[in-house]
Amino acid sequence: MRERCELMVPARKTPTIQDVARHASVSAATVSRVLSSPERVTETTRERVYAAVRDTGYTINQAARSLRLKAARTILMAAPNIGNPFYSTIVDAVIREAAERGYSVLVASRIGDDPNRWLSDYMLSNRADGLLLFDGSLDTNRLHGLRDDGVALPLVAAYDEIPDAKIHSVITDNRLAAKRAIRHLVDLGHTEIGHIIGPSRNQSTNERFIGFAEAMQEAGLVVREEWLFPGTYNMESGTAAAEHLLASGKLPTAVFSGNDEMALGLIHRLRLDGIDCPRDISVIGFDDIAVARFFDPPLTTMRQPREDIGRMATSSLIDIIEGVVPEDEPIHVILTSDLVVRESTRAI
Amino acid sequence: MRERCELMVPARKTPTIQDVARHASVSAATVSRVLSSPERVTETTRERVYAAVRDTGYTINQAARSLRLKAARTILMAAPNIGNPFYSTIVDAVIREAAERGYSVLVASRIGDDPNRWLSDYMLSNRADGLLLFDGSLDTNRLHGLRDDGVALPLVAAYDEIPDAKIHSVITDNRLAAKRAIRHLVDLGHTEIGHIIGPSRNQSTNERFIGFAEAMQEAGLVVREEWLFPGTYNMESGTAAAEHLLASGKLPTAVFSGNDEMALGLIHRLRLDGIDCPRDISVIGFDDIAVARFFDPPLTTMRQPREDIGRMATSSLIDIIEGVVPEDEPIHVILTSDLVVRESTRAI
DNA sequence: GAAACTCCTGCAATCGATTGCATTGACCTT
DNA sequence: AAGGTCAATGCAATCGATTGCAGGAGTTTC
Repeated sequence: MRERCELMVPARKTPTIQDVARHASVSAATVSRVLSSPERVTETTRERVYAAVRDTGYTINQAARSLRLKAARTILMAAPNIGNPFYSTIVDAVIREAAERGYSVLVASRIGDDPNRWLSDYMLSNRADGLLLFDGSLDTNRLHGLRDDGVALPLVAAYDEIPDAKIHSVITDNRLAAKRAIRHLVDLGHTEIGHIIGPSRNQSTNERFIGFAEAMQEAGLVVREEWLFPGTYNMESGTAAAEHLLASGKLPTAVFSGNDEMALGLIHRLRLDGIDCPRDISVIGFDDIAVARFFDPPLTTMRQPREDIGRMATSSLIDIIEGVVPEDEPIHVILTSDLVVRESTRAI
Repeated sequence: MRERCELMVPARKTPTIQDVARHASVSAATVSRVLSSPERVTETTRERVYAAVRDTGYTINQAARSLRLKAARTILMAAPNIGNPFYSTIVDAVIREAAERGYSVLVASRIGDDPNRWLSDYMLSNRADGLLLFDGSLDTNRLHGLRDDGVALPLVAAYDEIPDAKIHSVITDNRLAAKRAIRHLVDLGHTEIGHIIGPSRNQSTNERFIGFAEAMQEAGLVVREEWLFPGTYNMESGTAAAEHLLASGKLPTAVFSGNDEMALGLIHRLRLDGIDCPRDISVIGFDDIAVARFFDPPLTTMRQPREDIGRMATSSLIDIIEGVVPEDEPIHVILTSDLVVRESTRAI
């Protein structure tokens, strides 16, 4: 069987639907029908075609299929920095959910670097049927540009909000979660609270900051300028904040960090100077990354349902692509974060 | 300008090369030439075409292009579990390198679950021009199947070796690195050394184990069965190993962990029972993940050049795809790991 | 026994970009 | 001025899969 096949196709090239048709002595149309709606074809023909597919080792040519159907069955996931481990779980969830619905996933990173060309020119050339955007820093105008120039490209903003009610979004309750975090500290008796702020172009960062400020006000506490530190969501930002704190002399009794990485960096650096968490200072993080519960001390944090974000954003996007959901009635999912109390926070 | 355009194309659909041609009063062939080799076209025509492209908002249809050129300018990155943060840096490097050379990146995960269909049927249907495989657990036969059935698909095995000299690979010196790690412990005076082993289907795991065993023998030390623990490269495996150790009563003075995550889990769990690292036990990891140097204690580990792996594997794959490198002369890159001494290991 | 019906299959057009070959016309040479 | 050269452009086929339409075989109905 194998040998015969090889003799008949001496010049090796990937077999096409025509080759299968010839093999099974039917037309290409019939092969196509067997593959997409088997019930429309007689059983005997069907079996013959299946056998021919096996013999030739046929696999469909997606380019041709996409061209004909005007659909690539592919989504594009775009994030500012895929290198951040925070996205690991999300990427995994997105891929799994997409695969379940028959979609492939293209991944793009660092949109920010060259914001002019990235998305519109290179990526959106019928390679992807929809866009999953984890970057709130893109301005609304550009996105509207995307939607107006050609056909509107299905778009879901995930994790990081885009301040435009017309864009579908799947996010978490950043502001509320931040308030919850501060209230936890206040409940423990803390009154002197600092905050490490994430990159300011992210909407989520700003929401967390607003939540922090609101909760402080509600508790009748003052936000002290010298206890606010800018960061970029990595551990080095945490150590930098620690060094500023140490240099300034006067320490707060608690710090709310915009994410877990910065919290870990902070705790680590302070300990080098003998400031122990939680003995001398309480620290609460945000996200609940995998290592948080294994750290010393195990980190108190606001858990983000990352897997749910990835899964829901993907399924929403595919719903929109497939027209299950009306494009003009924006989906707005807001997932809740949970307070996970561990040992990095303690009553004063 | 904009208005005229809208009036002329009332039924909004993505413009094709034909539309651009009509706009510029040239043929589609000329537009194509302007876009791919501008120097072959008169300046005046060229400008007219560029203007038409701008006016219509034309973007190339990649499906049509792929079909015609039999090249998707896309590579597929496949890993057993993209969810592992270990891949973050790698994914980032792969995407960046690919983008630099004009390629997009499709990402697939969990090949292991359904090893029969995943790769060959769904993915390799002319969607990707090459495969970047981070999974040594696939059996050689299947991969050869991929190469024999149709046209050989360019393939590079990365990080995790595939035991087949004919397959291109970009890996690290796992065995040597493991020996280096053990020698570090031996140099510190340790003689009672345990090992947490990664998932056994990974070739890298086995190499590390062999390195461990060889180094032990060379140092005249015995490998004790009860100090070998199976793991799956996550922190829970580390805590499980710790619990086994605690239950057994007799502790080794040092442990070599197959990766950093398991090392962190081990250290964390042992400390709960009052066994302190490095006071009571030394632990060395493998990889040097981002959190390693911020942990308490900062983790001694064998640093893997993850970014280099991603970058080199990608550039090699694209070289092969583009025929820069002969397919039949396998590339075998072996990158070296470095010992990073921190504080989790100490002289006995 | 013929009309009406169903079911299966093939024909051929179509999706949009690329490229070998043919054509045009400008310019140069003698 | 006629013939030759060469660069610029257009024509039309091509890549492979899908699908509306139509034809043909077989079945039902009156």
